[in-house]
Amino acid sequence: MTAAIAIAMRTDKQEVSPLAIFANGQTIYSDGEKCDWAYRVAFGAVSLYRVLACGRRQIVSFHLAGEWFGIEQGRRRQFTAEAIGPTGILCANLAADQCSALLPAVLDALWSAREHQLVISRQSSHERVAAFLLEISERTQDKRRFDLPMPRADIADYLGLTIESVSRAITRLKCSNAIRLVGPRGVEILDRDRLRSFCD
Amino acid sequence: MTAAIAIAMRTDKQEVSPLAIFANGQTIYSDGEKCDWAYRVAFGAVSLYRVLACGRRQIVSFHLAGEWFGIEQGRRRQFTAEAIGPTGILCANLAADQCSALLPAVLDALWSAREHQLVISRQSSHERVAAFLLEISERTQDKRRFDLPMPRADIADYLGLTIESVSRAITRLKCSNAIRLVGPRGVEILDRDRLRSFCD
DNA sequence: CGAAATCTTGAACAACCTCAATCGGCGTGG
DNA sequence: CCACGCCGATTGAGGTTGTTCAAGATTTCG
Repeated sequence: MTAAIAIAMRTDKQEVSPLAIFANGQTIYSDGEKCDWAYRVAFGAVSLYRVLACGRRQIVSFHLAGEWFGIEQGRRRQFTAEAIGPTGILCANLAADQCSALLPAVLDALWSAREHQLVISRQSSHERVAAFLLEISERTQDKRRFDLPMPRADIADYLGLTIESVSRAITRLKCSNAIRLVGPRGVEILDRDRLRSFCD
Repeated sequence: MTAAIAIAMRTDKQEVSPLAIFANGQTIYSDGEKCDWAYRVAFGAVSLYRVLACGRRQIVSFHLAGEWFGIEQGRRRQFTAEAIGPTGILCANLAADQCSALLPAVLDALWSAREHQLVISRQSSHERVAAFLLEISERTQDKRRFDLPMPRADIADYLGLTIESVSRAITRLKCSNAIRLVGPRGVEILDRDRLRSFCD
């Protein structure tokens, strides 16, 4: 957490502090820090990741507008949280008595984590990318036409692939007319069923 | 859930019912069922899995003695839970007011799920198997010498590998003198540091 | 407009999977 | 008691998929 933001948050003792704004690539919290706060994305996106001993980075989850992250009561941070593009974050104090509000968010996170396990352990590169596009689609406003908040490198580190494999898979989905690209970030789903059929 | 067990559980309206015993391979609950209960392993082991459209089975977690599973309040079961070997299960009613007790268990599950994500997305077969042995070791009584409750097929479906790859990795760990096998199920960790060094 | 970053594409290689045979323990029955 | 069959685990050979390394294309931004 950068100093400026930490001060901004500490000035507000309410349950939910005002918006804290992070620039692209800025760290919200780091692996190993104490867990004092839970967070919610107001706008933009956040990635949770760890850099492994071998130097590779694994992103375990993305969090889009409206979604909670960083609920890890009574522990040290398991991962680093980083803003993807300009991102607004709402902060909530991690008091024990709020568990009734936090439990659903944690159950959601567990649900997502396990669905993601299915994707990254057994699926081919095309299946992973197709599943990823559908996943993002379901979590954004316009489910047909949306912009990926993150670069290919982040998608690759999330899906356990290389940038090249992600690119090739996207190209193939494009050539099959399941999707259309609007620049590198814009995605339009032309045939959701066909896209789904790529998910095995 | 088999009829016999369901009756045994329904007769007890307490928070924790007496032990229900399951045979090897018996289903505790199935994908899609209502979530009325949370469970705790008394003895034996449990796997949570789903069979994908392509016919492959993915195990998302193992649960050993003392561990909670099946906390999925207000949803349908995301996975099927199955006993590995003779297994005793304690059942708890999933009342909303117990969230203070359940939250830590869910946070644990989320923690484990994400650590597992790191293993299955980026690691080689040897790294996965080494990490798996260390993980099981940390969760059993005798951390140096223990028996794997599950067959190779389950390990493979958990690590996103084939039986053959698991077998080859184990053979390699054995030949490097990091571990010793006592029959196919028994494992003795001879050199924990070396085993850890395989985890990259 | 130009430079840097991001994305795409290509070719050779390595890792894992598939298919297949073999080994080993264990229970049954001759 | 031993032979047989079964099931799980191991080992081997060849094919597929994704990675690596490298070059080129596109986008972004000062």
